[in-house]
Amino acid sequence: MSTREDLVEAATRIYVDEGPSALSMRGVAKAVGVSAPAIYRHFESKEDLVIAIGLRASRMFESYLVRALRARSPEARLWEMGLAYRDFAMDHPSYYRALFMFPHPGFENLREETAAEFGTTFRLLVDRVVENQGCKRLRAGEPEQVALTIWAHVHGLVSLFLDRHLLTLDERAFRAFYESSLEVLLRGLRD
Amino acid sequence: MSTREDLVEAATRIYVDEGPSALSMRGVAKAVGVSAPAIYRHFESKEDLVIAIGLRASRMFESYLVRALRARSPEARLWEMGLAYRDFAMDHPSYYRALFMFPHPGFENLREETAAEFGTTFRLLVDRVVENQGCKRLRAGEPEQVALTIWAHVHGLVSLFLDRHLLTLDERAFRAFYESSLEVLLRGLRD
DNA sequence: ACGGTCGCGTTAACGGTGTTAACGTGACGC
DNA sequence: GCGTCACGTTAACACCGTTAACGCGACCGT
Repeated sequence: MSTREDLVEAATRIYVDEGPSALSMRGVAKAVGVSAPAIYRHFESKEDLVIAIGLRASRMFESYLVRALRARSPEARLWEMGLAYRDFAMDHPSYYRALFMFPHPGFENLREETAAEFGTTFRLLVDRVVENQGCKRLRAGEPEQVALTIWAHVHGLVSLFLDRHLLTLDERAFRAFYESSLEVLLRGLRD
Repeated sequence: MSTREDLVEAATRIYVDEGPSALSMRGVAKAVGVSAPAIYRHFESKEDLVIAIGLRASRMFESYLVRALRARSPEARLWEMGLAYRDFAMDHPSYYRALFMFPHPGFENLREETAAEFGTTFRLLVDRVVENQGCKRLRAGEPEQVALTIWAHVHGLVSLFLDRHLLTLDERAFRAFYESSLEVLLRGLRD
């Protein structure tokens, strides 16, 4: 195992287990058994290290979404992808935050670095929109914009929940609410 | 002007103009012409100071939403409230972040402190849902859950835009997209 | 009028942060 | 054998939020 891999491993563990604010260069260094400045032989900055965590998160995210492709009908694949989005966010909230909720002020480049990775993953949703438009389960219209509407909706649901804005709903109730809310949106997109 | 007010004033200016990561106790103190520890005579902690900023944001937010009440029909009031939400977020992105996007790791109490303020504001939306259900412009169902669905949708749209996830849309295009996207959701909620 | 209290400010300091400079050291190629 | 270079080290810088200890001036009760 290279030191670089060890660093990403340790940083990811701290980030996920103890939260973004617990991630320090000295802490990561100590976990690997090395001095803090040694990290700068492998990463330009702390932001660069966090980007490496983001790439892990991005791969995990994609692995959730691709599972939805196993469903039989276009309609079922779109629906399952919606559920997979929710499940990723609830199974790996720290990863979800890293990807979509801008946890660190001063880390403005993080998103741009993972943008390429995310582009291919977003295509998964666009394709689902296209195939549902093809069989008339979804109204016609720019597929990218329809996909953005769906993304915004599920992101809104999930991020409000993760930020504890939906305190009236426990985890189980939120899962059900998410489904009914997504159903409402899809009804608006049909016809 | 009391020192306390000066501190909130200066802190707000820095927070809004230079971003959350530029907000430091020493910086605020210097802007007011006082030493950093003096702040602790007026605020328990930095988080406490940020809460004061959040309360300003909350009042500004409410002032946007109440404007929608001037519209004539229930349907128009709901629609205008949706637009007001967007306009607040785009006119005052730093305030929006402070209220709804959790900008600071380690500031978990911020939300709970502004929760009371927000409860009354959220009621504005719930009431719009109720009156639209009353005249059959919105399908029946738990008004709070319907309101949460709408909130999640507009929050998703706005937060993706503010986090630069919608780079294909400039400001003007986003405003239009927001409206068509909200229209889709409301269609799903009708009947 | 006077002593005590208390609000409000000061400076010095602690332990933490990301990061850089200067140095060392061991492996590897000419 | 010698230079180069990747990869570590320690010391240090400038910043951070926060606390301790102190000072001072206004107000209040006797």
